[in-house]
Amino acid sequence: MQTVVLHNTLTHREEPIVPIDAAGRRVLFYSCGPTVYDDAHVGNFRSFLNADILRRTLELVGYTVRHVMNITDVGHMTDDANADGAGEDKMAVAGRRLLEAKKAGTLPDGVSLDPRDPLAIADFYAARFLEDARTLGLKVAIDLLADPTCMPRPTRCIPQMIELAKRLIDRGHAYVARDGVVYFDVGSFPAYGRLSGNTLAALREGAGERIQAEHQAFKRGAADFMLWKPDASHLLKWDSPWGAGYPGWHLECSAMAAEFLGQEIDIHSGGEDNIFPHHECEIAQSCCGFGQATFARTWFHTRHLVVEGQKMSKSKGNFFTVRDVMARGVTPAALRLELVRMHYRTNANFTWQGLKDCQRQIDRWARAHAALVPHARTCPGKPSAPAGPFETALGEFTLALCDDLNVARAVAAINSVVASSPDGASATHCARRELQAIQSMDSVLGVLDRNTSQQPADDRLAAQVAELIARRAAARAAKEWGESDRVRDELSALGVQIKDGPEGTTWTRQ
RNA sequence: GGCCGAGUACCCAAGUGGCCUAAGGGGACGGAUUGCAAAUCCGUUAUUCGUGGGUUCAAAUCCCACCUCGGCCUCCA
Repeated sequence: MQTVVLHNTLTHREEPIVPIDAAGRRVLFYSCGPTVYDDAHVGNFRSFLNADILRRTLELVGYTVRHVMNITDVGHMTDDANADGAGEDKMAVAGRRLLEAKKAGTLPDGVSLDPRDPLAIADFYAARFLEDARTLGLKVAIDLLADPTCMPRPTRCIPQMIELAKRLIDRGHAYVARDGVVYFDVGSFPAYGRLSGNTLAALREGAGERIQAEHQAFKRGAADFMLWKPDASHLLKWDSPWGAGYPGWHLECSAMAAEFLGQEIDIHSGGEDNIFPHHECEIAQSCCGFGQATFARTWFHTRHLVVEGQKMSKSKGNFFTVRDVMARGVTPAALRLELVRMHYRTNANFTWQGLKDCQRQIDRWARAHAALVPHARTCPGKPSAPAGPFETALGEFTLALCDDLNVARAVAAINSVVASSPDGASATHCARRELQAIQSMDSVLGVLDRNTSQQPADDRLAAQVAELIARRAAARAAKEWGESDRVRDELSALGVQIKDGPEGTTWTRQ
């Protein structure tokens, strides 16, 4: 099996993936997924899709990947930055937003939900997330249809979280403070800070930022973080040995990774903002709770996306959801490629021009693929034929991905042969193997099957365009070029672009 | 203040000591095609890799200094 080399945030080095699995075939992979209090935006999806590319690359070289991605439906406060659970539950905020939308009549048709029910809100956005995820080819979301365990939700794993918190108390790594809150005792875990570089000393020196005096009163250490907060007034609450309340926001991933993958896993992914504090705290919880030196062997982090050169964030409001982009007629394939084509450890720039670039490349691959299909059917096989251009490209493609997911190089490998073998009809190689090769490459990129715009059909526009095209065809037949061009301008004014092909005129929305 | 990246043509971007007078894509330009376009196809488009030093027979690639930009450390992937 080809070795996949990946940059490990924990060691700051590129390292080969060596599975825990004794047979070396199965890879355990946990990804931090979305928090479903709103629609996911393109930046969220860059992180999820990079995890997907990694998973598909592992599968390309022959691994079986058990991939789990959580859908967080509880436990995040608007102000839980301070690690003490202050602020307001995001689900409550989402509920207010939905309530306003309901009053204003801007909720999508057919949606009926109680905006005061946090679980209903979470379900609402989770369903929309899964729709987007499947549109973009996130394999774990497709797996979910057959395997209900691969995208767990914290609200369904509260007992496991309580269990882990108990273990941490029993083992002397957590304590119940005078305010009744269960805290993790960071001082009890010397390796804290190894992932992020935020050692306890560094955190203390960083005075003023996240460590604020008013939150420190009951904690042993400044960096101690919450595991369970008793709060009977909270919107979502569960019984626990420490009173009715809710879990700390790091606890879910430790508990669910252990539940669905194991106490030690091969790869753990997330966006770079997860490195600290979230993943640092996960390591502390899992290692201390289960008594082992390692939680995830490899940490895989995707850097943030910027939009047209500007940092995007929810608070700034300059972000696009997947649905926003789709509404502009962009194909899922183009969006998928645009989000993964730049190396995951650089700050990628999302642009409309970039989407166009991607679309042209994908269209060319699709034409090459389509040209190969009939040949592969009729071709007798030629098993002894030398490797054709796509087979050769597949080698370079795989090599590039195995080298720390070098998607740009992998894409170049395809491009460099697409031009040189336009019809795939060469007599010297086997069209069937060529087809398999291009499909193998697409098994990672995942674009050929989703190269169709999701834009809702507009029947009125379609009828209008059909009529104009017919008028133009008549004018052209009569060689009335002035009239023909006028009609084309009219179509253009409608935002419609036409293409004259051998089978007649086709059109697309601009 | 701590941590981490990046600066390669008009734009995106690969390349980490010789195969580099620098891959691939987009754009632009020229050609084919077209009634003219669009789409498609073919061709052209960096002797040069942020700046200044150094190491070496040999550097975009290694070392030093400097400049610039970005990200994380708070919500957020």
